[in-house]
Amino acid sequence: MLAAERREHLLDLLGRTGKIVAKDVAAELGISEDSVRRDLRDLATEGLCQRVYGGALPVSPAVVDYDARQAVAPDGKRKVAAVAAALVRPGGSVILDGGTTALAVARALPKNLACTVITHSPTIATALIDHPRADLFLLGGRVFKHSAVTCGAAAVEAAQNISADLCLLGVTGVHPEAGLTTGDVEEAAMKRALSARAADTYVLASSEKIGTASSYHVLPWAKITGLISDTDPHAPVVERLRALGVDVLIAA
Amino acid sequence: MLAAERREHLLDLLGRTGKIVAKDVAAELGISEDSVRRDLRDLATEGLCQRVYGGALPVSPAVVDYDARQAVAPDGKRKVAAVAAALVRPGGSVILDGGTTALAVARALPKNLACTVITHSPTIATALIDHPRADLFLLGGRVFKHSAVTCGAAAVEAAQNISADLCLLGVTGVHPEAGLTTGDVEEAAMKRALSARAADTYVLASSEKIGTASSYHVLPWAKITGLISDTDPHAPVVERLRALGVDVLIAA
DNA sequence: CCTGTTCTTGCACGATGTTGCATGTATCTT
DNA sequence: AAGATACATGCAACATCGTGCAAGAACAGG
Repeated sequence: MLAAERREHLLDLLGRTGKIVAKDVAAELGISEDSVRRDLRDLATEGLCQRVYGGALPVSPAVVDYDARQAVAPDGKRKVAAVAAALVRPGGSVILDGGTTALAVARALPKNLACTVITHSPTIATALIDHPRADLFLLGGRVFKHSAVTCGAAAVEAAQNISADLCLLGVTGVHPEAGLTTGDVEEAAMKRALSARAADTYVLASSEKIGTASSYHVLPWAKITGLISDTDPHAPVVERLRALGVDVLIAA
Repeated sequence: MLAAERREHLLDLLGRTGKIVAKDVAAELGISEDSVRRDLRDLATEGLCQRVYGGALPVSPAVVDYDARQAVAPDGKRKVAAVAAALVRPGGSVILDGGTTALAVARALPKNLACTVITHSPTIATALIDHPRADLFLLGGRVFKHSAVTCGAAAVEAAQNISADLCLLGVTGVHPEAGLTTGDVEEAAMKRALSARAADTYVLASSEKIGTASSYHVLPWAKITGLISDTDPHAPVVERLRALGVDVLIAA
């Protein structure tokens, strides 16, 4: 049995049964426990499993939970969020994407602002419950766990029935050639659907997103009204976007 | 069973049932009470539980900064929720209403249960994000602030496209003559729409709801499969409901 | 084809972690 | 106050871990 094959098997087993007992796997595959232990150690180093006495467990969901609940947004995100929140006019309507930056925007909205917020993120909806004058509309659909938003056919369909002045979109990558990108194909489609329902679309991109690209393309620059970021106002990427006619707002 | 796995189990149990009895867990898992005690001592040292004579309790809500766990449900609601959660079969589908009791049900669902949960409550959706095997479907619509659920025409329409084995409905009043009642007319309509999409409908009613009535009628007894409550099993109201053919489950 | 190098694997062994039991003590119940 | 229950501690038996080491496989270069 190939070493890579063995690791594959371990990850598969971990995914299916939720745990690995070194002794059992060694017996099952007819190899020494030492090899299994070595594999598990490597896997753990790569963050693919959590090593425990006697075997291994899946990466602790608590780690995932942690960033989702990270109460305080990093400084960059907060600055970006403040600028974005200021774009929401009293009486206006805004489509809010999911993600931590968008959540920061929701938190940055003045508590007594009378506006309409449309979102596909239950997290953001929950965060806005205590904004008494905000009209909240939630787009339903299948909930995608890893980003905590609704996606898929039902959600896209629901989006067809609404429209708004402004759409605030989070992405994971902003790259002059690759454009706006995100890590999931369904999410990318959902973002397109949201953006299409708003008069203006602004992209939220804290500095660490600038110049990077993920797997799935979201929108061409032509469909974007502006970009909000806390990156250097004279960065080459920024100048490039300005040349393309994108309204770049720098959060200081 | 791995030691780390055991600790996971303890934390899960603590989250779902609100308490741990060392003796019971030891018997259940087939290990010595000493091991359970040692685990609890360690968890307590890490601030993950509060050690008490005979077992452990969740850390006081003030210490926990996770917003989701902030409100520990009162005992009655938790008992009702535990019985309700047990009605959800692996592989089955359930429509979960909004409200604090339904939220308690969501928390009482075993973390690794593979099932489909349909809800119109963003709060409940958020609470179930970290149940890796639960398929989550969120019904969209206008969000009603005071109960934090989606209601109205769009939500009712969305409900028409789904169906499930079971519907767990929260109400604010259970009265032998007035029937099931709630405090908002839109919510009442939404509850009817939800109930109509499930094969069986059970009503969640912790004891303080029994015998009371609110302004808006939800459903006649005939449409209800059963009632789950922690009230006295021989209370006149209960006997009356049984006579009407309602399956009354008493949570002890 | 041969040789030296590198990598992998299984084994040995001392170190460390875990478990259940026994014992004496603390705490609860009646 | 007395009996019952739960607790912490020490201990012995056992399991698991990490490391060093040697044998063998894979491979590159001559």
